[in-house]
Amino acid sequence: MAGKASGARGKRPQRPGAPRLSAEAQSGEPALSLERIVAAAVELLDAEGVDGLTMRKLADRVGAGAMSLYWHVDNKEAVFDLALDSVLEYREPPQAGESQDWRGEVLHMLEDWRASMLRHPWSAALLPRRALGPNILLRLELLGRTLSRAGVADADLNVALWSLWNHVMGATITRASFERSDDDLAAAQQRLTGLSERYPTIERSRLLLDNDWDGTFRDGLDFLLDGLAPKR
Amino acid sequence: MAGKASGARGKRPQRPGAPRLSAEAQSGEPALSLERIVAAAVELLDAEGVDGLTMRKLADRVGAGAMSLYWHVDNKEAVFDLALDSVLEYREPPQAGESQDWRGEVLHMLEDWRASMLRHPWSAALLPRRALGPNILLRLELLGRTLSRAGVADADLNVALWSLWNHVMGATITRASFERSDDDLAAAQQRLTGLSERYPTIERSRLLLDNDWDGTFRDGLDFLLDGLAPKR
DNA sequence: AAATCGCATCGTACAGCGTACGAGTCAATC
DNA sequence: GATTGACTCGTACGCTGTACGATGCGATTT
Repeated sequence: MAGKASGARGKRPQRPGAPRLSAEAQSGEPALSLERIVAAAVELLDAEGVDGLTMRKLADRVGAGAMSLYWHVDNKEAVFDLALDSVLEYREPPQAGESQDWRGEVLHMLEDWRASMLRHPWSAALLPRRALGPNILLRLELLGRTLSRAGVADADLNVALWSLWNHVMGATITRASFERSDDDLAAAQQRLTGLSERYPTIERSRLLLDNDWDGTFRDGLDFLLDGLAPKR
Repeated sequence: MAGKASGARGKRPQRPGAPRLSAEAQSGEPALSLERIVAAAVELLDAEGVDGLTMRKLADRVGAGAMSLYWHVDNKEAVFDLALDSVLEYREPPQAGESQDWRGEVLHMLEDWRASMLRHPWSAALLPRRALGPNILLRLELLGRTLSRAGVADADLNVALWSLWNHVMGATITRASFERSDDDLAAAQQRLTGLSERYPTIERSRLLLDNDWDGTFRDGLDFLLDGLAPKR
């Protein structure tokens, strides 16, 4: 039990007074911190994907030794948790909670949610294996409040929340899995057209090829809200 | 270019005539084969999860050396692909395609889909990162045919297919992410109740605690189909 | 009978991984 | 001046995926 607590770590304390400049670059980098680690992790994930994130590369990116990360972070899993949640930060628009247009509000929230995840495609792949961080919970909370104001009641609220969440998750994952490299995409298309006689309906609908993902998402959301609306 | 093709591998040929018994256990194991490898991979994933699958452990389980697997399989990623698709095999019920009850058919298909994935929780975590295998495509195809017979037209068919798919994927992933070990679950609950004043709506709805997942899935599906029905 | 060939198996080796451990530096405190 | 606690990091260990080449074996050809 030398220098670390159980759940969180050393967690650099608020600066006692001096800005803490060590022997290293005293004008460049603002010293190692949890925030910088998480930001670098997001960059690295954006650049190289889930498998591209290693503790050594992450340390390089913040100009530190690999083991220095472990003062600020429990382990690699925690890095994933933090990066994922940081990408899902949500800024509630100022007029929220007053408008009568609950449907418009829900739409905006979910579009923003989806856009945030598509901006970082690895987030879709990561989410199924991670716990729900505070930013995800906040988004669910605000969505729940809006639906509640719209008159959706107890059991229906539960179903509505999960259904909308499912729509966003499913759509994001689907979309992200189609954003592979061009090589993979070309190979996949060739593989599909080869089997087109076995899957004629899929072929005819061009479901997998030149899909309008944004439109499909919005239209599906409309159907869902249409089904939800009578219940309120 | 010694002994392997590019896409698929050596792929043991159809037995020339003799049952191929080598020096090893001549009565026990039916010799190494792609089928046995995939079956063992599913077992291992069921038992130890995604991170628990290593090529050495997999080889142990089929009683072979680690490198022997690579004759039958390109690499570890291919093992994941094969295991995932094998778990999603679908047996079409015999009377399919004749009933008038398209809604019942859709419900049955999607319940089965979800059940198959929940039986192997790792499949939900794996799916976002893997390509769509033939069994997934078959399920989509059959779903598309049913909707088509129900009168869902071009653009609507596309939206309907993806929306239903999204519902299954989202619900499965959500559900699977709540099936952690009891330790994790207890910790999560404590963490949540601690923050309950920040997320009152979520708290009140008991969204995350004792949810009736099966019911929520079915009810959400009903809402979705309610929204879809007028369009046919 | 002998040589050849293709399929299939596996031992060894290597680079890279997450991270345990303990030594080191430096500012603040006593 | 001595001590403490926050923080950094070099080294090392066990484990990973898999490249490479050696080996064995049944069938085919000579």
